[in-house]
Amino acid sequence: MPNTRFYVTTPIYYVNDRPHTGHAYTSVLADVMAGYHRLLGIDTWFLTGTDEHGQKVQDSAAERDVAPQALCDEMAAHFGDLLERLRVRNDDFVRTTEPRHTAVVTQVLAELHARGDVYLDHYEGWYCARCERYWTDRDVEEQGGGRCPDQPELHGVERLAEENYYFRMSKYADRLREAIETDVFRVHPEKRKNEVLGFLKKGLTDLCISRNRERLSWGVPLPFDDKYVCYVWVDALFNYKSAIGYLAADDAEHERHARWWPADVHVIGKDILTTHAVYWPTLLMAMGEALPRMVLAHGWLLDSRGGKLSKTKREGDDAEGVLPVPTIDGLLDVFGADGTRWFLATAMKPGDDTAFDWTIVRERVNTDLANGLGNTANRLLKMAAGACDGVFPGLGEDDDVGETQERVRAAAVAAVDAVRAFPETLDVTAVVAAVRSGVAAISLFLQDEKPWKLVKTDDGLPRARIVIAWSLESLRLLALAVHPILPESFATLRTALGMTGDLDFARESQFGALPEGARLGAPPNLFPRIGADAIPSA
RNA sequence: GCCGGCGUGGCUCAGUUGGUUAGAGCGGCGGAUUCAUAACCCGCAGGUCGUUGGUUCAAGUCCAACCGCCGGCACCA
Repeated sequence: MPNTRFYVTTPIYYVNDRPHTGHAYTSVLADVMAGYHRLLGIDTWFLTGTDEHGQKVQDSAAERDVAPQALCDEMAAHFGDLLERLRVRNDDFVRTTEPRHTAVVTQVLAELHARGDVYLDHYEGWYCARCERYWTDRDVEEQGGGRCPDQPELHGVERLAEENYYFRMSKYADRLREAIETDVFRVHPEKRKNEVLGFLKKGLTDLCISRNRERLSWGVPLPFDDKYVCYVWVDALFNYKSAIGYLAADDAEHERHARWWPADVHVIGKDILTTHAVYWPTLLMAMGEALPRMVLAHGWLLDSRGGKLSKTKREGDDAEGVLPVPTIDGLLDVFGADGTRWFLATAMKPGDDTAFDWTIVRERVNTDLANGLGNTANRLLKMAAGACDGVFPGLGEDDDVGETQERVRAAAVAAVDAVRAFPETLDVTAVVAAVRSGVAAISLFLQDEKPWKLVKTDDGLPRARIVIAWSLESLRLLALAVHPILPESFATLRTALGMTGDLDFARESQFGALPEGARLGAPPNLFPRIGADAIPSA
């Protein structure tokens, strides 16, 4: 079934923390997915935003003696800035403190309550206010008592006995298991799917969805009991629907929701798998809503020693002999938006963790972009300027097509074919691999034909022009294939390669689409080589 | 403890349903070349494919056990 539209989301980022490379990774991954769909002419909606309620936000605001909303405004702006600097093209940016969102959460809660899927129950146990959750007696005892099992050094727990509202999540366990097993609701990669199924096999409990307002006021009040606010995750998850007009009274909004829901892909980090693969779908079932088609749980970027980039450790920390971890600001400063995006987009196959440091990023950017794409563009356009007066000479007669020449064409076609397959595969790696082979094919072709020598004789000149033309055409398709990853460089390169007017993939992806006589641009230096001295520290 | 995954040349990894001399990229070394961003091109790395046993005419490629690492879950303290 061909996709007629594509709705992709990132998690909404929690404003308690400043944006770091992990956020950038998720955002770029989703952006690249959105970009490939747009390139193919598929209507695309890409949503991201910020998660602004909850205990940590309330506490941080209190510590800094500012209003929670002020803190949210400040932090949301940081995330917005990051997206801009990364050239991420999200279609919307939702904030959970916006009325359009809180109104939806309120309605959802009322509806769940009215349907009998929310009930009041008594609970007594150890509560960690910072983590906003209860722990079992055993968990707490394991820590020696009194401390939070998750962050014993930082958080204390308190004994609480209170009434709370619960969502009848257990009721939907069987349906959820079936949806996952049959891939009606895909959990990707397979490893994560198995984890969720294993989790479900042990039986689901109900989910506590209320927090006592005396402790936590920064949240959406329960419409049926204002002594409580909504558990932050239940609040947060509904952003995926509130932002596209869910439950809106307005007709146009209503239609917008019908158009985009269900989401095609929720891109998430593996740390929030349970919320997205269990809480979210069961909540949707309770509301009688369709499930998203896929949750894609990616891995983490790790520091050079294999440690996780954590919020408490702060990236960039070079203590204890760990190589400095590049900060997102640092990456952008040194490699620019495109270089940073290239690294992030090719850093790992979604699913696995990947260690990285400055050297790894530098090598990848230099090899693929400076030595590869950039150098090829530069040398070809320089040749074209000399041998063809800066005008595309046309592909010439087809009767003299040698092996390397045909390979150049085939490699470029393979790259745009990988792009066409993207909606099915969602495989950025495959596109990148095809582009790398394409660049290599051009290099071999040039080496084989040596147009710089042919050009020196009148007899050789026509052949040189054909070699240059085929290479340029190939490069043009390769550029098209990486457009969603390298938006800035693509624009420059496309113009330099002679294409004008609005981008039209169907036309431009044809080998030979560039008309003879098209005006070529000056040789660009798209990706300057990054020297070792350009990276911070030693 | 249970479930799942992984362990291939310095690094990162490919290796179809088991079958000729186990591959690629990066780094390193040597060569060629100069159209290009010290780039590109060519050649080199002799790795017992974690260990030990099996199945088979034939096993990184299947089975078992073990070792190590990683996820998830559980339990004890």
